[in-house]
Formats: sequence, C-alpha cells, structure tokens
Amino acid sequence: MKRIIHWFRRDLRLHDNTALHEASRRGAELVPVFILEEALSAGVDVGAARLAFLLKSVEALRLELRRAGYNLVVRKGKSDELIPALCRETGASAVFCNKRYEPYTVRRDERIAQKLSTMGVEFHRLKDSVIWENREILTQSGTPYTVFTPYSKAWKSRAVPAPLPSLPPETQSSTVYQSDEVPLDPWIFGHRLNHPVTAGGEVEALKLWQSFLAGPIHHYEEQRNFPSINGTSKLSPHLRCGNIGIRRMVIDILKARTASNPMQAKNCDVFLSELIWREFYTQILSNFPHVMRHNFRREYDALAWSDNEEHFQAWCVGQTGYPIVDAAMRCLNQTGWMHNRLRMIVAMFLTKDLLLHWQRGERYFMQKLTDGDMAANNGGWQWSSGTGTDAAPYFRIFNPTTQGQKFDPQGKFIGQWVPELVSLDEKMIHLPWENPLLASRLKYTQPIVLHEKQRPKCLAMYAAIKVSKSS
DNA sequence: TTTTGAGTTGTTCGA
DNA sequence: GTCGAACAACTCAAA
Repeated sequence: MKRIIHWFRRDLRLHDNTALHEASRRGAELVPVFILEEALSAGVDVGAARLAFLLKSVEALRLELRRAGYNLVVRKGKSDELIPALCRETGASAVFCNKRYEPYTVRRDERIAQKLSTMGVEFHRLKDSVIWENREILTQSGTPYTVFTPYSKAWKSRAVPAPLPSLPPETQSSTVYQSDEVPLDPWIFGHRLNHPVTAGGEVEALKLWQSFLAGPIHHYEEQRNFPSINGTSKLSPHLRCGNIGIRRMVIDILKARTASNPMQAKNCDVFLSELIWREFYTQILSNFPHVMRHNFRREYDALAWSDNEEHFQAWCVGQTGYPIVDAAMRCLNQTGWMHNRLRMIVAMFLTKDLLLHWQRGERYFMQKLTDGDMAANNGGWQWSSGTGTDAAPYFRIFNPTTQGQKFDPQGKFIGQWVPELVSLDEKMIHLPWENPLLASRLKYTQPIVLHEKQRPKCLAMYAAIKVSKSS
C-alpha cells in the first residue's frame, strides 16, 4: 500500500485544512505526523504557556484522528532529520504540509525539501494559514504594501475561498501505520508553568468561535477595548496553532455581515480588519525579514535606548507604580494572556516611559503569551515604538493614567490583579500617589518614573534621530 | 514623473 | 466640563 505523510504544524485540525485535504485525496494510506521540535526545549523564546497549550491541542488532535481511524505519529527531535527518516521508515512517497512564513521556518523547510528531493520524495507546502500570502497582495508597482489601509482595501476587494471539507474517516484501518507514543507533557522540555492551561484543540476552538458569533461580535467595536468585559474572541491561541481555519472564520464573518443591520455590519467589519492585520503582519515578516533583528525603518537602529535593568524587571513583574500597567503585566504572568488594549498600554510604557528597547518587551511577550506569534508580536511592538510599518506618530504617547481611566473606568480590572489597590475608589485607584497619606499606608510601589518627565525625554530621543538624518 | 491625499488604537492646551 | 486644534513632517500608494 502506498503511503503519504501529512505533517501537522500550525494546522492542528481536521476541518478546512488545505494540505491534509490534498493529501487525503491521493488514494494512499495517510500517515499523520507531528514533531515536537527539539528547539522547543531551548526555552528562551518558547514560553511554558504556549508549549502547554500546543501540547493540549496536539493531544486533542490525536483523539480526533483516532476517532476517524488514524493514528497520529508523534516524534521528538529535529524535523529536518525526522521527516526524511520517517519517509524511509514508512516508505512514504510524498509529504504534505501547510506553509509557514517565519524566516527561520522557511529556511528549515528548504533544507527538508532538498533532502526529500534527493530521496525522490515529493514535498508539498501549501497555503493554508492565511487567505492571501506574501506575494499575492501587491501594490500596482509590484511591491508589498507597508501601509495597512490600502493593503486592507486590496485584501477586501478579492473573493475569499470557501472552507474545505473535513478529513474523511479511514476505511482500511487494519493498515494504519503504528508507532510508539511520545507523552505530550511540557515537563519533557523542562518547562514549568504555574497557572492552568487554556483548553486546546479544534472542538474547543469551534465552540469558542460559535459563542463569539452568538454574542460579543454584536458589540465588538465598542466593547473590545475594555479589559474587564469579555468582548473579544479569545481565539488567538487557537489561530496560532491552527485549531480553527482562517477561511472558516472569514466566511462566517462575511455571512454574519450580510445578515445584519448596518450597525452590526460595522462590528463585523472591525473584527474582520483584525484578521486582516494578522495577514498584514505575516506578509510584512515574510517580505521584510530584517524586522526580526532590526527596526523596520533601519534609521531607528540608532535610537539611544535606556538600559536600566531595574526598570525592566519592575515592568516584567508588574511593579511600576502605574496601576493599569501593573495589572496588565500581572495578568499576563498569571494567565498567559493579555487584552489587546493592555498590550498597547504596556508596550507604550516600556518604550516611551521607561525608554527601553521594544525588543526586550517583544521577547518577554514571546516567553509569556499563549498566543505569541512572531509576526503579529513583532509588528505590534514596532508599531508601538514607532519604528515599524505605518507606525504611530512619534507624539502619540499613551498616558498610562488616562488610558486606565478611559478603558477601566471603575478600576475593576486593576482591582482584580493588583489586590493592594482593591480598596480604593474608582478615582484614586488610577492615581494612588495623589494622596500621600493614603499611599504611604498601601503596600503599593510609588511610580518608578514620572510620565510627565519621561514624555519630553522620549520626544527628544526620537528627535535626535531626525537631526542626525538630516545633517 | 509629478502630484495629491491620507495615514489603527492619543494627548494636551486653550478657548 | 467640553470642544477643536495643534502636535510636524514624511512616506506611501494611486491617480
């Protein structure tokens, strides 16, 4: 019997899966494979939360595959060695997988392609995780877009492909390729996690999606900005693992849009544009790989960042003395998730108040976020620090106090994560230092910097770049 | 080639 | 308290 491997990566689902669908139509025995990359154990940029969620999702995938009559082969090691080895072991004549776009995964896939080609094994990398990939949406002059709005216009002007059918059940289960099971336990990589793991897997993702479509989507534009309201989809970790397909989501949103009144249509538009942001930054990372190590705008490589370790540590643990910033960071540390509004606030605070390099924040986020995605995370940080595509104007500096008052008006979110402040009323909880007598009795740190002092310093730091550029 | 319009998410100041 | 303007100049994308 001929065999074909489907290599699961960030596509841990049976529905709407391009490469899996193609592989299953070849009339060969399908051998589903997942590889626990050894790089995951290196630890520095692989957070325990993300790894644990990934493993939960793989476990769920294994279960779903078994129900359909397949046995997921799980191996631990280096995929550029294991994939060719598995081909020899199973006698597979082809390997299917869905494309990834990070520069380092592209290089790795290229190495695998070369090895498989010398073995006479086909290697198919198909577009799946995005609707439109790096070279598909270009300006009239054939270059990638670097400004979001025109990009999104071009994106929206195209017809979105329909979701694909699910993997059909295996009919000749007797020939299913068997293999030893590797335990899907984050401990095998020596990671420690001190908080519960979000439920993973395709079934869970679809459940979340349905409940978002049934409620929060109708108030999305307004409520998505408030951390104490459950107004967002919470799908980011699932999207990252491919527990849900992007075609499914976009088609559902477009359907909801046509079925609703103009007000609700606006909510659908806003959510859709968040999905387009995801593709925008995926495309940016792929077309401008230098953003991995540099500012998108290279002239900002000359910015004179601070190197204050104490400030950085205070930011990490949520001890800056700014309530909304500390609440956000503690929430991240204790749950592996942070609301998008808060990501902007803490990013602005790190870069524009503490004047620390955005790359430090980028790396910390990748260590802690369950949904940490290289493209979106890098894009977000570069946007916040004003060094990226279509970046925030240099004078757009968030005031952490005002942001707290605006987006957590009753201090509900702050009270939840900064217990030292929970007794304060909705006014004082945003500026506990205002009343020195009260502040001295609280077990809460004084602000480590003064926003009013840091703002002009930040403006000067950026202005120095302009001077040196023009001179 | 040149020109034109526009650009995720804000803050501050003064009327 | 509320509102509008200034913050500055630059680059991108399309006409």
